[in-house]
Amino acid sequence: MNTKDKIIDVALERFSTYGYASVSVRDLAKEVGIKESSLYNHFKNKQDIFDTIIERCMAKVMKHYQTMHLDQTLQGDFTVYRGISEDVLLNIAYDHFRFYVEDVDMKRFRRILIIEQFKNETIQQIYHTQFFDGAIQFQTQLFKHLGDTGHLRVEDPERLAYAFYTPIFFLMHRYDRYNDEVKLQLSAHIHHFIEQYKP
Amino acid sequence: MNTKDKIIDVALERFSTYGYASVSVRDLAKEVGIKESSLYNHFKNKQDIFDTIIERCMAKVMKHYQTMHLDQTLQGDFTVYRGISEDVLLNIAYDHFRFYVEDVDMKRFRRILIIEQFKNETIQQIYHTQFFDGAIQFQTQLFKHLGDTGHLRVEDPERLAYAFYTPIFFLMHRYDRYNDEVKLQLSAHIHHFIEQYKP
DNA sequence: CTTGTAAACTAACACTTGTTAGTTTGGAGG
DNA sequence: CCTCCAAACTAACAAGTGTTAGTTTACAAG
Repeated sequence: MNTKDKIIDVALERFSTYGYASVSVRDLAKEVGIKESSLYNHFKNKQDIFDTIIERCMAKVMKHYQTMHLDQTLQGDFTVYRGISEDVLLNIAYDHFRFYVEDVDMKRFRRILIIEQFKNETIQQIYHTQFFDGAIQFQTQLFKHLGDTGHLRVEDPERLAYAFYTPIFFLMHRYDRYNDEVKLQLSAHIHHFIEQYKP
Repeated sequence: MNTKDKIIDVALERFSTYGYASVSVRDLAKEVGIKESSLYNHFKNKQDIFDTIIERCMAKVMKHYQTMHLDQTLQGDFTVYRGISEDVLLNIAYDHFRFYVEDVDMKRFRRILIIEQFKNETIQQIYHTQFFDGAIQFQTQLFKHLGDTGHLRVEDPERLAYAFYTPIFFLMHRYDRYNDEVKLQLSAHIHHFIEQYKP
């Protein structure tokens, strides 16, 4: 790992616990093992470090959605979910969880969004698009599709989006690590969900 | 409002946007209209201001729960909810919402918990007790009771707690203000919930 | 071997931070 | 009117902040 990447790594870790403003460039430099002035060979200023973190993390998020066969606008290609079953929904939830909770960079990125959302309008917008409006919009489309194809009993797709997604959102905030307790709760949630809404 | 209360008020507002560390005692003093050294006539140090905020807000929370006929340990006296109906559940949700989202102090208190949770173990515990473990525990008890009395079809009370509470939790984070959109979403959620679980 | 350059370094700057010591003020109670 | 005292003030401190200028180092390309 080169110095620039190391700086990003250390900054991501620090910012995600103490917040951008509370971490000094000297803290970062010390942790990396260089003098603070050397940081400025790699970044224009402190803000540039932060911006680069956000940029890289967003790129990682987009890549993840592509891997899950969803394009950036969260408009899904739902043919992937043909033959939906409890296992398939469970895997969707597991994937989401592992990515945002288990992956150490994404966990830290999420924390930064949470900490900085109130003082930084750009961050607030990213956070809301990722975990509120965008997520619900996507899930609504998904359940509309699953209703049309007869896989689930769907009267109001947005209500199903809430019923399916909000417990996952809750668990994501409740648990820091993807452990057995989470697995159990996720499984229980999805089993219950399927029981409620199967045709 | 005396000077001490004014300091608390200003600090609550600032801390809830920028975080404890990013707000200087000079900022606070300037906003109150005194010199920074005068703050130390009212508080031992900066940390003392923060601690007093937490203490007062927690007192307000406890008082609220008492008003809602729930004691501090979140063990409910559920006889209040005799004759449960959609309106009653809706009112529970409205009350919760109005208190934590509409009340300006509580909204700010919540934000402080969110911002400071990762660097402050005490805050983390308060946050989790208030909005995760404690809340689910309480709701589970509630639905167990509503199942026993035949008001709802309850197989697994904890699942109902999740189904009822997590959308409320989600909406609380999604919306800053208690507006018509929230009212609509809350009503829709609870109507759907009742339809799903009525006997 | 020489040269060029990226990336480390030292040193310093102007400014902000939390906090303390000592002083002045203004109003209440005797 | 005098005394007392809470609560304001001025002034200063030591430490920490982001950033810049100028210098040295190490190594690859010619």
